[in-house]
Amino acid sequence: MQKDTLCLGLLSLGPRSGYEIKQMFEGPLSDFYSLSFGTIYPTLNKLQDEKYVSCKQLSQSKKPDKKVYTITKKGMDLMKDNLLGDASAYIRSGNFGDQIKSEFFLLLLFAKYLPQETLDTVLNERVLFLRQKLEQFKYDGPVPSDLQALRNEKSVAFIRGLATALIESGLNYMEKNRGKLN
Amino acid sequence: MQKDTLCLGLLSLGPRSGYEIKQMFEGPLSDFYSLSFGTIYPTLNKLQDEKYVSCKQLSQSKKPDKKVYTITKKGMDLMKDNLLGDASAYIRSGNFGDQIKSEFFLLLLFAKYLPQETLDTVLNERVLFLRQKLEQFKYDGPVPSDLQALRNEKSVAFIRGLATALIESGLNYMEKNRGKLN
DNA sequence: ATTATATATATCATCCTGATATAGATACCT
DNA sequence: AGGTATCTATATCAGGATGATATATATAAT
Repeated sequence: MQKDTLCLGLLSLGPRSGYEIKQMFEGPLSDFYSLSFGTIYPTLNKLQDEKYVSCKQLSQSKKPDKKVYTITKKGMDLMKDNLLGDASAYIRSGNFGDQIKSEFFLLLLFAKYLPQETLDTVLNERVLFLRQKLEQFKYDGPVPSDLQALRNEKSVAFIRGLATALIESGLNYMEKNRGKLN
Repeated sequence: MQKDTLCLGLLSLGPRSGYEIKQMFEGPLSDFYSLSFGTIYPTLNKLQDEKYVSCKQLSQSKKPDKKVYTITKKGMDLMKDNLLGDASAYIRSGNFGDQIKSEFFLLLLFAKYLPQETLDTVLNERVLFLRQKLEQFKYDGPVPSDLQALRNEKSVAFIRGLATALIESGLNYMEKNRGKLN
């Protein structure tokens, strides 16, 4: 997905600074996508130049100033056009589409070159890690206000449910079949 | 995972040309990782310079010449060292680790901006696509000889089983819960 | 005869990431 | 009070990977 469309999409959920957009990528979006500061800030500047977003400088007590970007009508239109135009290209992407870089699976592929003891540790820690992820996806308590907007999206409920189902079946499989790696 | 380690790992399964390594990434590995020609060829040259692989020029009838690379003892040692040294770093990667770029999930996130009809089409095609993937992972018939080496790995059987389980639970979830996106 | 496709290697502009720089503000030690 | 660590916030840039393109041989199809 084009970085422009993505930033506009996140801004459609409410006005935000570049730093706050990054926080969304490091929080609930981290499992699906990420953009670096080196992409976010130049993108916001470009979007502002082309009037897809407007910008207000905001001075805060207790924190440095920030630039809060708000999506314009023109920006909403561009985002919707782009989503519609590229929708069919995204069907084959991600989770068993074409964009995964799973170093864990590569490690398993070469598992026979690891000492048995190391492999055991790796698999144990993977299980612990996935259990943590599962708790994160199931967590329903309070979140920082920046992230609440994401939480409120119907689509996010669907995605969290899907992620939960995937992790649970992955954990289940690993616990039952890890012996096959020896 | 370092491109060096990865290329050495694939060459540990048997001598191969750069083109054949790329074919592995476009075939059975495509769901977990990929490297481009622009990475593969320079990496092989560097590995050859440093004696981690040896190279034989092979002239073929019916096809252009190719350079077949064979991993050396020195190369096997480096690969094993790297795998062991970096193993713990790979635990948190991939499938709900930190390396997925799923444009499909982003599209779902912004589903409310799509016409209902487009969303329906997208979801239908996604289901078809995942069913195809499932058949690919389950397929047990003959494969090109290059790829047979991968097929024979115990770890690949484990990974294929895991992928199958994940896709099945994902399909199941999508078919039961797609109504939540409306 | 020409177009398309597969094999095979190589290079390069473009773009993104990860690191680093800068800076204001708070908090915690000693 | 001084030192250091951490968080917020923006910005830039070297380095590296991708995707495209170029080149070449051979087969198959039209």
